[in-house]
Amino acid sequence: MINNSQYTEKLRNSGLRPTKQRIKICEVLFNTDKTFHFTINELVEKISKSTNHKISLATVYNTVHAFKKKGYVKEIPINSDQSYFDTNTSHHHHFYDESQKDLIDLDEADVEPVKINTKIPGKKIKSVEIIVKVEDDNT
Amino acid sequence: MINNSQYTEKLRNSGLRPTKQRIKICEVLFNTDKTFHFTINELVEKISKSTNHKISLATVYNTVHAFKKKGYVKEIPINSDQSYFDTNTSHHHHFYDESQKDLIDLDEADVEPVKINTKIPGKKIKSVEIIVKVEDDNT
DNA sequence: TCAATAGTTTAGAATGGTTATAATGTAAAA
DNA sequence: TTTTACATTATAACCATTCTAAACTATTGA
Ligand SMILES: [Mn+2]
Ligand SMILES: [Mn+2]
Ligand SMILES: [Zn+2]
Ligand SMILES: [Zn+2]
Repeated sequence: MINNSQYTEKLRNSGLRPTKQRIKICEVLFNTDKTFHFTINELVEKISKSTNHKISLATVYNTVHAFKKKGYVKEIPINSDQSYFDTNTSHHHHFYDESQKDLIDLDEADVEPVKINTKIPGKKIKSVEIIVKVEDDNT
Repeated sequence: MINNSQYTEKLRNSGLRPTKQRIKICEVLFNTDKTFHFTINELVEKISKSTNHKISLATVYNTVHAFKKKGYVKEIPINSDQSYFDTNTSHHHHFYDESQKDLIDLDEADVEPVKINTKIPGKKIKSVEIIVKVEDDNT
């Protein structure tokens, strides 16, 4: 829970101009206690519910990608028909329920750390992501 | 290395009609010693190089998805602009080089087994996939 | 044999998630 | 101010993927 002037500051500090559109998107993404997962379409839906001033779809894409680059949101690597993002930027992994198309955080304590015992010459590791796909248990 | 009549049999045994298109796709995917990773577009490219009879893009999609369902290919969960598939269907994880857009198999021996110490009520685990993103090491 | 029928497969056309780019806005320089 | 360079927005286009109608194939039974 934060007020608009703090988003203005946050944006300016990251080298992003604090435009009306970006502040609104900040509000929808960050003005909440809980973090959450979202698709671009779900975000557009949330925005249009909370304001009358329309923000174009492309601007939402631009902004989310800018925020991703700054580390304010993360993209979750599942192959769905659309991309999933996460306002929880701490290091954590995910369950993905393909029938519900639902992402669920996996507590860091509930996954043993992954150990990679090899490397590729000239490359360094940027991230390690685990996706645990689940399905209905009909036993 | 296998001949066409064996693909015919393989297809029939899986309940898929051994059409011209599917046999050709089998040849391109499986008539090789090494397994490999591919996108649909790369597969279409390979097909058109090895035959004059054109197979429509939609048919390639249909066939790859049918083969995926039968377990003859796997889909790799990276978020790229297009889906990646793998003719190596054994359990293994991947490096992904985002700059080269290149997938590299991670030997099973080089990753400690992942242990998930929690579960979702009514759901069972279908798969566990690790993607290790790498970038150029400029040190 | 060979229609008639039902189910399967193909592929052209449409969809829709995403991005390229032209128009617009903003701020620093002159 | 005016000029200039750069940043941002949002329309229009792209293209990966899927829908669906047409073509094909196997089965049935006369
Ligand atoms: Mn898919
Ligand atoms: Mn993306
Ligand atoms: Zn999460
Ligand atoms: Zn592989």
